[in-house]
Amino acid sequence: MGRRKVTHQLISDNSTRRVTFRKRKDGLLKKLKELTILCGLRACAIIYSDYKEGPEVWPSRNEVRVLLNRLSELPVEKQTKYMMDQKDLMNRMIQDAKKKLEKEQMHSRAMELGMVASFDDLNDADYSEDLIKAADVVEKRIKVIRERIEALESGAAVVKKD
Amino acid sequence: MGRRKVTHQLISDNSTRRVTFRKRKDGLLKKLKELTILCGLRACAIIYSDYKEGPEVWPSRNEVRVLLNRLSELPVEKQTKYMMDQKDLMNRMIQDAKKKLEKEQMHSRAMELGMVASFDDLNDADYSEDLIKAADVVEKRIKVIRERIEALESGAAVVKKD
DNA sequence: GGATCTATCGTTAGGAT
DNA sequence: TATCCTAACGATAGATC
Repeated sequence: MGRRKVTHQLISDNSTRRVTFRKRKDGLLKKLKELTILCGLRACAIIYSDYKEGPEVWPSRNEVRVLLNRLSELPVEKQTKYMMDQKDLMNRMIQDAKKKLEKEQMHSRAMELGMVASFDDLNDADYSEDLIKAADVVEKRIKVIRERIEALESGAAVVKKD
Repeated sequence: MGRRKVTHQLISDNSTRRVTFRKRKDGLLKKLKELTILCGLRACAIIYSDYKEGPEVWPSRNEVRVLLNRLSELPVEKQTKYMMDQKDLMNRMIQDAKKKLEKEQMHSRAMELGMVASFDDLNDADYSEDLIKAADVVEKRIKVIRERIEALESGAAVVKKD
């Protein structure tokens, strides 16, 4: 590092920070690549900067996807457990949804939460904690679906009665 | 690095590889941390090794979650587009679900697909492609929910008729 | 297997262009 | 702003405990 001994705080100068970003990012990804080669393993990195619209993903978006899917290959025991929990939850959520059914402006809200849920689910080998949060989100999502089905059924019923 | 000039191929010796893994992994994560501090950005890494059951996540599982959620903060245009697409899809899916409703062994199957969907959704700024795949998965998921609601409603109807 | 210690090599800050 | 250069500085292979 040339002259100074930098580290441990944000680089204030904009252009310097930009240059350092590129240099270090490149060095970092190079090292990550070496790690995967030397040790025969898979890894990925996601870096958000203000210099690009989206995040920089290494080695590729697809590899990130594969690695995250790999979680489902891991502890078969936990996977099964998760499946069961999810099943049980679904039963409970549907019943709760029937009880608490509210017709509000839940559509867009729940839609938003639905997206969050999709992202939240991933990459969690420790399901117990997040399952609870996810349950809440999914529950809201179910409500929306429930409403729409009811609406459609009401319409269908009217037609049928005719 | 010490004596030799290593890199560019898998380390054959097991214990050496293990040691190198720890050393380099630590160095790598240290550098990633420095990058985030120096450049004031957020990043994460996921490393799969045979030395641990699950992947090693930096800086934390929660941060990974947050970073992935950040995708929804990115191009507002795309986000809106995505929301609309999702809304339209939901309408279409519900109607399709009503038409094609099949009472088979879809429960566990769709449950499984539901998980896959959660993992697939994430980290894709380019929604167009994955939205199609997601649509199919969600559609199947909806079917399951639809079935359960019907089942519950049938039960309720019987009680009511009584 | 993990922790320490160094000699060495790789990375990179700052400057020049 | 992108490259190239080069002097430090940091990371680390191998040895030792």
